Formats: sequence, C-alpha cells, structure tokens
Amino acid sequence: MENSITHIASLIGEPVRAKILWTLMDGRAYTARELAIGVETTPQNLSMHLGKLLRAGLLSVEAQGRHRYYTFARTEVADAIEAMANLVPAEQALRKDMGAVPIDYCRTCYDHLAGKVGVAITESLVRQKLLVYRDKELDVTPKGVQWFAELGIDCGEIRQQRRAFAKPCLDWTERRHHLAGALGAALLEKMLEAHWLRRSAQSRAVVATAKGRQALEAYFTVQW
Amino acid sequence: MENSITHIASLIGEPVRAKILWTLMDGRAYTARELAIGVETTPQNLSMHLGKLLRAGLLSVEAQGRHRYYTFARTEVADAIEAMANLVPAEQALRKDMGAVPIDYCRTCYDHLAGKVGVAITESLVRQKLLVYRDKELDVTPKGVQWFAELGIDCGEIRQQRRAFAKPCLDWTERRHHLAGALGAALLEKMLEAHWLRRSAQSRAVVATAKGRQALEAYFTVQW
DNA sequence: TGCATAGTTCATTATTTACTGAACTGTAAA
DNA sequence: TTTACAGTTCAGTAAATAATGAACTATGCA
Repeated sequence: MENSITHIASLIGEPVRAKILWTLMDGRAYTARELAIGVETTPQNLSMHLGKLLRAGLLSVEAQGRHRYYTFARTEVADAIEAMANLVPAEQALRKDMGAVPIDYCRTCYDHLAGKVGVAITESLVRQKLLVYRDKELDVTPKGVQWFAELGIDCGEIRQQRRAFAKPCLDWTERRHHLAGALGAALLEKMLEAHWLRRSAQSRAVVATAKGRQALEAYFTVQW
Repeated sequence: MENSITHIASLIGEPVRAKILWTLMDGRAYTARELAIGVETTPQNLSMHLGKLLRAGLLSVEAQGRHRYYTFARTEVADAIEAMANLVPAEQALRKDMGAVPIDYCRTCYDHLAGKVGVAITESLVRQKLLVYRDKELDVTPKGVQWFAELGIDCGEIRQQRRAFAKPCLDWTERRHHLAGALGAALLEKMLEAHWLRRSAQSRAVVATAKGRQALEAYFTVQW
C-alpha cells in the first residue's frame, strides 16, 4: 500500500533483505530455497521478506512447477543498490557485511563482468583505443565498432536498446571502473557463449576455462 | 563504527532522517533548528538522527558561532537518494510522504533547476538543438557551446570538473528529464546571479523575478 | 554577570518489526 | 494415494530502535 522513498530505503536497509538483493545483483533468478542458503535464515522468514520486496515492486516472481524464481523487477533496482554501495567508505569491505566468499578476482556485477578481470578488460579496451571516455561516459571508437563486430557484437543494434549503451561502473572491490550498460552485458554474454567463462553454482564468481584464459591473455593481456 | 550498504540504507529508511536528507537535497546548509521545522520533531530527537547521519559520513557539519550548519558530505549522497526516488512508482506522490509544500512548479533538485520550469528549460534547449541526447547522456552542440558562452558559461572549463558534465535527471514531479550535472549547476548559478530567480526562505521552491520571467520567456518560451 | 538561545547527552519508555514454531496449500515423484 | 518437497500464512514472542523528559555545555547579547 504505502510506497515512498522512505519505505524503499527501509526495505533495503534490513540485513536479510540486503543480502537477498545483493545475491540477486548477478542478474540471475533464484528460488527462495537457494536464497535461504546464502542468507542463513529460515524459509518462512525469507518468505516474509520476499513478500515485502515483491509488494514494493522491487522484485518479480515467476512460478515454474513448484519452484518460484525471484529476480529484480527492473534494472533501476540494481542501479539504486549500486548507488548505495558507492556510499560505503572504501576502507570498509563490502563482502564482510554480505558474508560472501571473496569474489574480488572475477565476478559479475548484475549482468556484466566485474572484479579484477572486469576492470583489466575494460582498461585494456581503453588502452587499445577501442573504448574512450567521453565526459563521464564510455563510447566505442570506429576501430572499436569493428573489433566488437569480430566478436559478433553489433554496436549499432545495441545502441537501439532503451538502457544506457556503455557506462563505466565503479567496481566495489577494485574501486576502478569496469564496463557496464548494454555493451557490457553483451560482452559478458558472448564470453559465456564462447565458453571463455563459466558461472559458478551459487556465487557471483565466474571461472575462466582453459580456452578462456588463452583468449583473455591474447585479447586483453590479462595476467593470470 | 559499523559501516555497510545495509547500514546506510537503514539510515535513509527512517522517516525523520529521510525528511532531513530530502530537505538537504537543495544543496544548501541548514541548522538543526531549521531542519526541525520541516521535519516536525523535537530538537533532541533531531540531534540524535543528525548524529547518526554524521557518524556514517553522509553529512558534514560546520560550526559558526552557536549555529551548526549541516550539509551533504559529498554529492554521491544526493545521487543515492535520487536513485531511490526513481524506484518509487510514478503514481505515488513523493511529496505526500515528505510533507513538503507543493513545489512542483519551479524548484531546485540538489544544485540544479527542476520542476515544471526545469523540465521546460531543458526541453527547450533540446528543441533548439543546443543540447542533444547521446545515448542516455546529454551533450552540448557547437551551437550550444556558443549559446552558453553568451551567458558567461564556459563549457570547456566545466567539462574539466570531476563530476558528470551534463546528464538528464528524471524529475520526481514531472517524470520527465531536466538538466543536471555540472552544466545544470552552472546554469542555475548564473540564473541566480543574474537575478532571474531567487531562492525562497525555507523550501526548495524558487521564484522568478519580473526580469527573470521576461528572460525565461524570451530564451526558452516558458509559459507563465 | 545574567539570561536567552542553539544544540547535545543520557536514562527511560514506547513502538516497531523481525523472528519462531505450527499449520497450511500446491506440485512432484514413489 | 502416499510421501516428500517448495513455499506461504499466521499466531505469539523477542529484539532493536526511535521518541521522551530532564540535565548539561557553549555561544551571543543585554
């Protein structure tokens, strides 16, 4: 019923719910049971919290058999959580609070690549002048358009999407930028498709395959 | 002591504190007493809440005689609150919760112009091809650079600033974009300087002077 | 000096809200 | 149709925290 900025902030500002949202930041859908594992609470308590997030329009559910899959209702939710994360002083470790495994090396951030590898790739693309900073945004160069096309990514097509094309996203662990937006999402998708990377079972960590390591070294000179 | 995304969200998610932060969104410094008026609580309760916001690094104080002036510690705080505001469903009125006077006509949003007038000005600049949307960002055209220069605003200089140059900010009341970022702040500053606009005493409302009305009509065809 | 004002601190009370256990619905497999 | 599992709902209880009243510090002004 009641809905306001206060209400929404109070929803995020509760440890169990914050952990739920934090888990969902990888962009995948989770069942209540799966969420309960990372969050460490009882199913009925979790259900109560999910209900609140649902009623506030932050999450959406999709029923599949006896499972109910929860995801963010819209990308703005991830944006808001990101904005809050950027308020946390750098010295303070985020994962301490979130009780997650140390996934600072290679992980996803909502739907794009983050962590040391995400930052390294982004910085390599800038160094190679395939991406450039324009004000506080990122943009592909003509050379970059060609480069992405070789990977099967059509920049013109991605630009049509409603969401931001390519924006720098401040990395929580690295405190440096990695590539976000539609282009960042497309790049991660291609890398998973090409079996360079594989998502791990329960966390936001991503592991590189043997093939992937070679490719990443060749394309971006990412040190392993 | 403790500091995390949960902690920060819970700080924002309390009605009294949310109102404090909301008041400070106009970018000005307020004393505890001034804040108590809009927030409608006792000084000692307000002091408690201000202390919490202070310790979390969201606010900063400056003592001047027996007055203590509170402001946002950094612009990221305003960004985070904005991100939360954008999560509130459109049908829901924000000011209902915040108990403010209806200031949807002409008001400031942190340090730039918002409300009906803010939106009208921004849309006029786009219509006149002085500003253009690039992906999800705004940019000045060569013609726009010249136009801003006539107002005494050096776009090249503003671009040097660390903050975003020109970004569209979703207006809470209008649900349409107004100009934010360094350029938006510079424009408001110039308008106040030229006495086109005058800030009102306690609220975020801004009133146009006779001179200002004429100028706004001439430059932007803003209907009064 | 004395008094009013601005603001804070502290102990106590009141209120909110998250958690617990038990009972309940619906789907899947034996 | 029986058992197991996924998930929710609903009581009561427990824990966290915001508000209250009184006492306190510091500045400004007569």
